[in-house]
Amino acid sequence: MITIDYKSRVPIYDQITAGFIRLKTLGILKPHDKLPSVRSMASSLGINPNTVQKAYAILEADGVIYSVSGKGSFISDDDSADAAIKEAAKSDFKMAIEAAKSMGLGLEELKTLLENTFKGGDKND
Amino acid sequence: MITIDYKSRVPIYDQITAGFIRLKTLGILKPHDKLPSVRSMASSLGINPNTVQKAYAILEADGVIYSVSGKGSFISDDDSADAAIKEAAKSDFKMAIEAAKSMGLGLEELKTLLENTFKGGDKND
Amino acid sequence: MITIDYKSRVPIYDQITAGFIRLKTLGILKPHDKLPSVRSMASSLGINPNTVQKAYAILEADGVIYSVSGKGSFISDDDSADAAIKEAAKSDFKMAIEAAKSMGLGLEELKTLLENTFKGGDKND
Amino acid sequence: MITIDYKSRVPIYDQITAGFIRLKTLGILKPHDKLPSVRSMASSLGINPNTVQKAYAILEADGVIYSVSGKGSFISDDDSADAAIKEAAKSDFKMAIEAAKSMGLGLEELKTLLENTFKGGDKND
DNA sequence: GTGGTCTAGACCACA
DNA sequence: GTGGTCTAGACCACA
Repeated sequence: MITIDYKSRVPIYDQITAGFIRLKTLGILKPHDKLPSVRSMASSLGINPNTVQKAYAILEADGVIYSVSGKGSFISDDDSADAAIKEAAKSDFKMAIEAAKSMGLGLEELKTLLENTFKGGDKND
Repeated sequence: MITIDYKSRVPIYDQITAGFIRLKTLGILKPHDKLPSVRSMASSLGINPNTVQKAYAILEADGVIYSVSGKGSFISDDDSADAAIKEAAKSDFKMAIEAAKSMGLGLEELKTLLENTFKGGDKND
Repeated sequence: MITIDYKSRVPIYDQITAGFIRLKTLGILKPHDKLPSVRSMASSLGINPNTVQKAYAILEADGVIYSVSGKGSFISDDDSADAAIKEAAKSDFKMAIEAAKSMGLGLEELKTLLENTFKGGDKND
Repeated sequence: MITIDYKSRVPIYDQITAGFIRLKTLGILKPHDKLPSVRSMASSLGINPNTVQKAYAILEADGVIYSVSGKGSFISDDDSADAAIKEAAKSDFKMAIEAAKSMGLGLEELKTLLENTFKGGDKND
């Protein structure tokens, strides 16, 4: 469901939050779907429960999930959270454009890159 | 010439290296132009000289500048460095596309964003 | 009669006790009225019977209800319990005032809020 | 500066965040004022640095402070964060009014309580 | 079993 | 020195 790159400089808890946000925005996880428990998630990923706990706490603070003590964590149906996330993604994309532009890349070049990358599944590490 | 966002999570030395790379790729700084000394750069930015030193060391390792003992640091005329930098910028842009896609943004939406952002806003946040 | 917010951080048994106390202080439930059985309450709310049991035990310890073995639970006519509950409500209200004050809200602003909220909205979030 | 009630059911990190928010909204701490370091705060309160770290992380996520790695944490000048906090305080106050009302307390009684509590410094534990 | 809080302590990047 | 991340593990309330 979610894969972690343990060598990455991106914190594990960020990779987890990004993973669930992605699964939710893509519609793979729907409102009120249950997430794995903190403990099972931790053991299946081979990491410390505290790290998963931190990721879940962030997701809850951001309104992406809600937690019911003693029951588990669930995908929230808060649309405003989704909207905020999409806005953040747009903002990141814009900053990437500005950065590329300031490095001397041209509009046509970026357009081609955009289409090829979006259609093909070029993976970057 | 180079502005630093002290509150940003991006390390200051990264902001400095990115700044010089940008000035070079845009042609504002040309080969053999002299960079400010470590000390003057540090005092004008109000930061630790060690931080500027680290940025210059990275730029030199990447072939963007070269140092002459007792004289200072200068913009290099190494084209391969420029090419490598553009490739890195492309790679960053691709990753931003993948991220935006996985957050549910569509190709047309991204195209519009690309054109508007490239033409319009010179604002950096 | 009593509604539960399953997403709330307030424990379910607290929501149940608060609900019955409210119904009693408002006079909707009168002394010697019968409460639903633990099992029917649990099944109609879709929660664990242990949770209802805990709520009833707290209400009984506080003198709000009394239990008759084999017969069920009933609203008590103990006035001292009511008085204690009102005192607790007052204390909570005072703490809310202190908190609001320490966050920089002024007396006039709070007065207006008090009047509007008391008269107007019956909405619970 | 900030006092902790170790016996309280309110998490220590919440007491810390509330303390700094209070000091900021009251104007005692001003934008760009430096907070104690995580370590010094922890040792002076006699608690684990992780707990302070958690409080600071929450304050930063809420825009109340900003952290500069290697330098320290500082009061933010983000007005929107302040506005959000005041709104939250208002919302809490409203809920307290609704609760008091549903427990049978009258408007005049609450008004008197409000004035007395606001003026006097009646402390409740 | 499930999430939430906290301690103890290690290691890292950054300034 | 300063904040940030992570592990290991304990204890608690709740269901």
